[in-house]
Amino acid sequence: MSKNPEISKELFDSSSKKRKSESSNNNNNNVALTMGNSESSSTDEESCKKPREEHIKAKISRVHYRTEPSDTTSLVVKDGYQWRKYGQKVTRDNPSPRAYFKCSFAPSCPVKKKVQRSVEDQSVLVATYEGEHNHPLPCQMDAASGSTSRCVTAGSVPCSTGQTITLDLTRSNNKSSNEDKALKPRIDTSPEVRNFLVEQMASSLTKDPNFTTALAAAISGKIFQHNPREKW
DNA sequence: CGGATTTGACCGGCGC
DNA sequence: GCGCCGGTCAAATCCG
Repeated sequence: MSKNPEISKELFDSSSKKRKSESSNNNNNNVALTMGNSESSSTDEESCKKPREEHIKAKISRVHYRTEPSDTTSLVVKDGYQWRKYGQKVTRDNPSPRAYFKCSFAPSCPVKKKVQRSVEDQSVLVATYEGEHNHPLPCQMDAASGSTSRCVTAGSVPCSTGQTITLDLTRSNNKSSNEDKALKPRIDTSPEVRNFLVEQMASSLTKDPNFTTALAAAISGKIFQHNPREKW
């Protein structure tokens, strides 16, 4: 722990770090870079393949998701994007396994996500996003293409650098005082996050329409008025 | 049957 | 130089 140099390594899934015998001859690095995102300004590592130093190249954001206490097995965080799990590992600093996800919606999307339960509170999932999505939210695209459904999971969590967002998925939110160490109770008020929160509520509402309807109304009202600024 | 998940092995950086 | 540890790969397995 405490070493975090890998972020800038290879944001373009696969093939950067081949296994053992896979070596063959395929174009080395830097060639593969071209296929990656052409935007995402900050994620160009072609010239900087340095071992470390530039820790923060890809945008990193941390999001705390509060989940059902009983739900202690799933490390899946529905944030609206399509993730594919590619690994799980138990680290020393936390007995809970850490799950590694890549964005599977767009092959060229460099975003990675790490999800691990909080040591303090097992009901809190800490998701660390590395990089930025270079594609729109699947839900939004879906809606744009004409079918306004299917977006049952959630909205989006913009990757803001070094920000920490706490989202309570069990009820609404605003229940703080439980995990107050580094979890800032701030809510991003950008449209995307608002959407996210609304979606989250909506999804939980499906289980308990009566209770949650009122709850959602109250919360959304709170969220929307909570917003002094729209971006950080 | 195809895609997603699981899981053990491997790789590479870092600290001692 | 060696060992530890986090991160990733890829074959096997599961599920829809």
